[in-house]
Amino acid sequence: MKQLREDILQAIKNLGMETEVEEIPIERPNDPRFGDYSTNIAMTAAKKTGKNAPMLAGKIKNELELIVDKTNFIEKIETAGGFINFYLKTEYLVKKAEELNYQMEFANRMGKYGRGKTVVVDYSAPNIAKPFGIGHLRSTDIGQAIYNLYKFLGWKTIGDNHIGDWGTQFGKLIVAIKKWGEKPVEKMSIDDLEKLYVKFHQEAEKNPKLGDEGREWFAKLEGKDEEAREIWQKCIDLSKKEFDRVYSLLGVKIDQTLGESFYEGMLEGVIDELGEKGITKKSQGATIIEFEDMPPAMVKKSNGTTTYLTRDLATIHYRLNKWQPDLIVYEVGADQTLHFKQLFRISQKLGWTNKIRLVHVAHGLIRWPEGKFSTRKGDTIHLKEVIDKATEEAKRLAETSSVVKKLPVEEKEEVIKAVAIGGIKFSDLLADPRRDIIFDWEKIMSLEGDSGPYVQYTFARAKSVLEKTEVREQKNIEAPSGQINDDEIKLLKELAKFEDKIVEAAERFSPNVIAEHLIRVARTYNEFYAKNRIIGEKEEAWRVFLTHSSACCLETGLKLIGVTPVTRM
RNA sequence: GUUUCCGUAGUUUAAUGGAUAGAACACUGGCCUCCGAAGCCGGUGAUGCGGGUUCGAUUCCCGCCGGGAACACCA
Repeated sequence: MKQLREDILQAIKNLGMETEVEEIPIERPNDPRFGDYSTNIAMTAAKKTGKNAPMLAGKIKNELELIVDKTNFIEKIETAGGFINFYLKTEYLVKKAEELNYQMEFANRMGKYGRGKTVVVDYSAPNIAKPFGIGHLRSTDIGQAIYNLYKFLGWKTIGDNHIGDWGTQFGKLIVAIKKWGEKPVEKMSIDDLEKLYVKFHQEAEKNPKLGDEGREWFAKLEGKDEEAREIWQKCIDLSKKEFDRVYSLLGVKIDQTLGESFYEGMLEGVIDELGEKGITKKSQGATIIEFEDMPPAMVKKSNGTTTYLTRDLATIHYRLNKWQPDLIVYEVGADQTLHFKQLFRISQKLGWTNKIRLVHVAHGLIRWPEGKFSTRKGDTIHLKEVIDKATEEAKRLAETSSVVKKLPVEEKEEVIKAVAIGGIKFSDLLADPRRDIIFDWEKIMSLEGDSGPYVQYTFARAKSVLEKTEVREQKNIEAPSGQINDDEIKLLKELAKFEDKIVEAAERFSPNVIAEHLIRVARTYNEFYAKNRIIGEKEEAWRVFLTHSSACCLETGLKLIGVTPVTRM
């Protein structure tokens, strides 16, 4: 795609038209009749100059005929109206498939895309003293996939788990523990803490004074009150243990866990700098920032305590000094869109981030048909329940598989776990992250159709073929001298798209691009498999090669989005 | 009230200005003496409404309708 773009640009230059075009749009037509690549450059240029589009397309095509590599790359170029369509040579497609067969080399080549650049990915960020809900699952698996994608493309990547371990909520929790706690904090479970938090909000509705008490206790916490610190620390220890358990279950590992409290000592500095630069003002005893086009934001409350905005500002400052990133990605729910708009704007005003990019990947909420989950009201769904139910479903399906039945117990368990967790993650990653997800037990447990298990199954199937063949050499493969059939061509073309898809997924912060593509590859392989015998045929070496490429593509793709490939299921 | 996101088959969704709107689930008809049927092949079925911009709109703009979310002392 990169090469083609350069060629087109060259052709445009040769025609002396470079002033008439800004960028070279290249797309992959859905209909194979329109080629493997297509550009509408002639139409956009024609529009600007008032020329005739089909004629212009013809001229550009003639220029391109002289430039493009017709021995290894392009089979033919055609024009259709104003479109210029490119058809790839089979040899080129075979070469692309062959690259996939050598995963290390493939990874090395892909690793050149982002060389020298650094990204911080802020994701997961569960709250202390609350169970890990499915809302955080979304941030965790999308964030992890974005992290993986950038790492794969050669960026220096820092994953930071910005856990919610500071703020007025702890003041409230401390009040609740002191008032209604029935045992010492260290003996409590996360569920006990959640119940207390819920009770606090129920009581606070009847008795508004409780809110003030909570805020006072947070002021004490920020003021290093010993009792407050002790209770707080115990809650943290308790929660971190729980998070470790969840992450290991999910197969997630986040580089850094610098919670909000980590920035405690840097908050005054931020507030001072804001004041010095004349960005803040006082209002009703609080320190706020006003905007022309947004509601005001608060960095210091009237009782002198800080807000999460203050801490997020300090976080940016810290990350800039520590890692000099080119990009900071926040994988956080869409309900915080305003907060991030304000945060990014303030950071600009401070002159911190004028040269780097800050992105809020705002995923839609997982919610009930009637509205969002609320921890305060206690109607969240815990990750544990979801995993347990999906595991039951995976177990049920495993019972129907003659392959899994024969496995030793331990491996069987592994497979069931991989399928259950893979199913949950995949269904989460398959849709555009922006969309809300209406929570539905049926759906989250569904392991059929466009799903992780479908891809896992196809991978296992391909692996099983590879185990049975004697063919080993996968290099310098040539397509059979006779005819390659349609199923094979279709599969080659899907495989050849993989590289572009990885780049696109990273650029758009949309792991669903990968998930989508894996479904297509799996489907195309299954179609090929159903109609073409592999082992024992005269095309065995060639078809084993295709099988091997497909398996490698699926394996790499699954790993990128954090789903475990299994060889038997 | 202000701001913002989202409306595509019965349901979950793809198409980031292109060519005949692509899948999956559900419903339905077929395919295992043959490399794994968690599979494959076929059928029914969709762009909320009204304007505009454009050679071309699911996509961009305006208005309406429907749903979600945010809007200073939670994060």
